[in-house]
Amino acid sequence: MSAAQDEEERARVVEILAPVAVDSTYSYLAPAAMRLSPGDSVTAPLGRREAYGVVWSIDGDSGPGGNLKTVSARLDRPPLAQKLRSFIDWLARYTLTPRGMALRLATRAAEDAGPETPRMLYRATGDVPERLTPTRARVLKAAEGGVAFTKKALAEAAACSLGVIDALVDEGALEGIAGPPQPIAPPLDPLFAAPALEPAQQDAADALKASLSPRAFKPFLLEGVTGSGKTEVYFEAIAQALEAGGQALVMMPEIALTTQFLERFADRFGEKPAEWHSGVGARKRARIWRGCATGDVRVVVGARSALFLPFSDLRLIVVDEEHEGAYKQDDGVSYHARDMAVVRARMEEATIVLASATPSIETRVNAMRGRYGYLRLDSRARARLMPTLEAIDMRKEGPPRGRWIAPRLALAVGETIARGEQALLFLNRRGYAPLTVCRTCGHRFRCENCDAWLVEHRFRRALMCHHCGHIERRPHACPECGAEDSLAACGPGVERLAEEAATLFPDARMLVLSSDFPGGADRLRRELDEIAKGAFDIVIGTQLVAKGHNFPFLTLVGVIDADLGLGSGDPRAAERTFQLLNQVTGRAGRGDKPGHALIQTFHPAHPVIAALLSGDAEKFYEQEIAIRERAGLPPFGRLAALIVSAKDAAMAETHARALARTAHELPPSPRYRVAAPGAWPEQDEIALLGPAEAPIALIRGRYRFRLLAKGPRSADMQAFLCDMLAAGPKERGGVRVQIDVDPQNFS
DNA sequence: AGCACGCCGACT
DNA sequence: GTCGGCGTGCTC
Repeated sequence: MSAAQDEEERARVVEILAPVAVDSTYSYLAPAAMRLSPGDSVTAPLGRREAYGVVWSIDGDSGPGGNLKTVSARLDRPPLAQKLRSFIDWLARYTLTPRGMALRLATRAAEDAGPETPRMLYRATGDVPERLTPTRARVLKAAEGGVAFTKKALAEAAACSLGVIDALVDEGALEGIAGPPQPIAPPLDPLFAAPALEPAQQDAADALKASLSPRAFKPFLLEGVTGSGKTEVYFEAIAQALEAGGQALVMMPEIALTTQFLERFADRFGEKPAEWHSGVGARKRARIWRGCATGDVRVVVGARSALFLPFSDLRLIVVDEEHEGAYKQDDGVSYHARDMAVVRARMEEATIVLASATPSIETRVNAMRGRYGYLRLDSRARARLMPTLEAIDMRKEGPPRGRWIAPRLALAVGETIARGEQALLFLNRRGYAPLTVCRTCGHRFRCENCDAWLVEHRFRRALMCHHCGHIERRPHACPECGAEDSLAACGPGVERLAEEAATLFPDARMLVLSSDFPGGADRLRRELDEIAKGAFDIVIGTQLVAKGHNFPFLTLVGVIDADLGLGSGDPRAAERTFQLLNQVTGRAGRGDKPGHALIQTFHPAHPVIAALLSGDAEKFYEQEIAIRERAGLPPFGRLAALIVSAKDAAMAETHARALARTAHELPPSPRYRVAAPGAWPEQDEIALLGPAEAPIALIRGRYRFRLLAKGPRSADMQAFLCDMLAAGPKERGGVRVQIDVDPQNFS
């Protein structure tokens, strides 16, 4: 046997990472002839099955030594680039996730992405089936002329189901032929319709374009009020990335909002970008995945998971609405997609743009401190006016008892609809009333699972828990004292508000929008279109109405309870309220019609409300940053978070309860105190937040750590916590701990 | 994540 | 007597 043959036949040891919940790679033998390189996809025996895996390195030295299994096959997939593999390793370390699970985020679409199967086209053979029904005749008529159609096109042309086509194929009247490969993504033209920008937009666009030419990691905050034209600005950056031959990724917090965006994109670049979210089918995802790796797909618009696509030359990432909480993933691998996008941009040496009208505090601090480039669009584009904001002091001019719309707001609504314009009444509370009490004995209806108040939904005649989804029937008599007709609804929800508005404006066309809107997403979309056409005079809604949609007839926004949410004990309460109210009031006024917002509040002097009213975001951020600085909250101090991962809500609840016991059973120590349940902790206190933050309990102190436990092992956890608080972070069987790592500090 | 093993409750 | 629930543990 020659040396060359020997070399060919010798097996090499390769380290393979499988997309399963394992942190380490496994060693396998691979024939040298297989010529595996890092990044290649393979199948290999794992346990009792054949598993997908990715070659992580060659000639590794870990593993049990000897007795290695052999790689079964090398798969026809573009290799995972080193940059993506490093990102996966980094993310796994940062999120304390097994690397296999992090890999899975990137390869789920690829696992079932076999070689491209050509799209089948069908044409008539000339044979006539034995039973020629009218439907069949229509199909054959549509298919005549020898041209081949897709199954779907034929079915549409003949107005029949796909089954009819199948039957005709079976009987030989139609034949299937392999069609030409479909282009994965139509080419985009960076010069298709370059718009004329306002000077401020042009400056921002120029800054982004300049950052894209020498390839380097550059983060930006693009801050601009609603309507200031942020999208047009980053479109120019995308155009630049395209011209440079690279790729761009645009991340969106919610897929529901992308329809309008895709159209705007097509208006600018001639074609739509590739779309990536859970609603896209497996086949299409597989093609986009491959297209990203080959470079055929140039721009992807997607949800969180798009961050893990195997781009071959990623030059630009845009995170739109960067402050949105939807970027946080809490089940499975938990990560903040905005932060991870910054890390990926760093690894890809790409430009990243975080865009928002109301940036998160941490992003704004990063921009103010010069870590991020800071691009601001201070006014609305094309002379659209900012809405005027006014407070209605509910202590002085509130409505009578049992009513929620103040006289001045009612007057304004009346005038608005009389002019043929739209009014929006905003109340961030679903249902009819947030609390039901018995007037006889004072009994309050609480959820049996989570102790929260049950919200009355009069439309459904039910009491619902908004935390866990528990539903019960609304009884006639008090379950405590048995009194009949003694139950009273306390406080307003959107349903109750609608009832009041209907008595005030009996002739107005009215629509109530909340996330439990009956009829599903399709009906919701249709109703939103109707609103945009002016089919309603008054819209009553929860935060659903705050986002994304254009309401051209809307000129008045009434905020029913601006204080709602400010007293929740959530450390982000002020920030979230400011962002939400800013967005909602920003809906008012389109084109030449000025907008007005009336804000009902009991605390017009509250810093958040005052900053909102003055339109001075600067002031708000200064205040909030100062508060955080004093309290040592992020991004200045460190937040220690104890996070229990759980399969479902019930398990999370069990864990949270075990944690609550544990925290309250901790021995007294000068190092810490236990905070009141549900309250935000003082320095060195341990806190367990309520179900709103479940399954997360928070511990504040010197360390940020996450506890990943498999079951509610209270004793273990207690021992662990004691150790932790006494001695600092460490590893302990099944439970891993890590000192805080700031993703921006990554090195 | 899969997939098996293993130990307790209600059925053919 | 088995079927089957999901808790626990392992995968080169």
